[in-house]
Amino acid sequence: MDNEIRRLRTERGLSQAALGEALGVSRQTVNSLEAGRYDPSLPLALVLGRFFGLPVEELFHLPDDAFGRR
Amino acid sequence: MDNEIRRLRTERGLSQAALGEALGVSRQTVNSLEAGRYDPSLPLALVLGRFFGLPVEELFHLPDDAFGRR
DNA sequence: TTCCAATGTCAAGCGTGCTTGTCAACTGGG
DNA sequence: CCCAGTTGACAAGCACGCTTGACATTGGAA
Repeated sequence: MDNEIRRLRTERGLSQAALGEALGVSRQTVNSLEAGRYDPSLPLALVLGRFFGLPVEELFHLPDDAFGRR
Repeated sequence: MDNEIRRLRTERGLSQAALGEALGVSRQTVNSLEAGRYDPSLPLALVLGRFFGLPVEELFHLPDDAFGRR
């Protein structure tokens, strides 16, 4: 699942470490999310939405083949 | 983290099993989500939002003590 | 009363989300 | 040139999301 984290972070001039600190997660977690190595938990996705002032749906995009699935 | 799943499901007259099938997850998963035993994955949360026609933020509510944390 | 759908819950197992720690590579500033 | 900051990536370890399978309880229809 791709996401907009890197774009939004760099737009704000934040390092991965700074964003991690703001979110309450490690630098590696931010790096992994941006790299698409895994999806965040729901709570972390909500915190990200809150942080960037965007709905979760605009931050994370379900692949189209997720008809009713993951 | 509390959610609106049970309300929305029963409003639509669906069983837990029927909802699970529509979402592509097991009956026990729906039951556990409604019971608050754990939070769904982000992909499942997005599928739920799509299914009920609501943004994820209206289905799942971050506790207020989640300032920047989970 | 009998039966079945629906729900609640438990357990074992697997994959993944996130952690800390570590190492390598690149960059710009002194 | 040297360094510090930033990023990318890997590993081990723990907790959680979701699975299948199983069993108990409840409520309503026949």
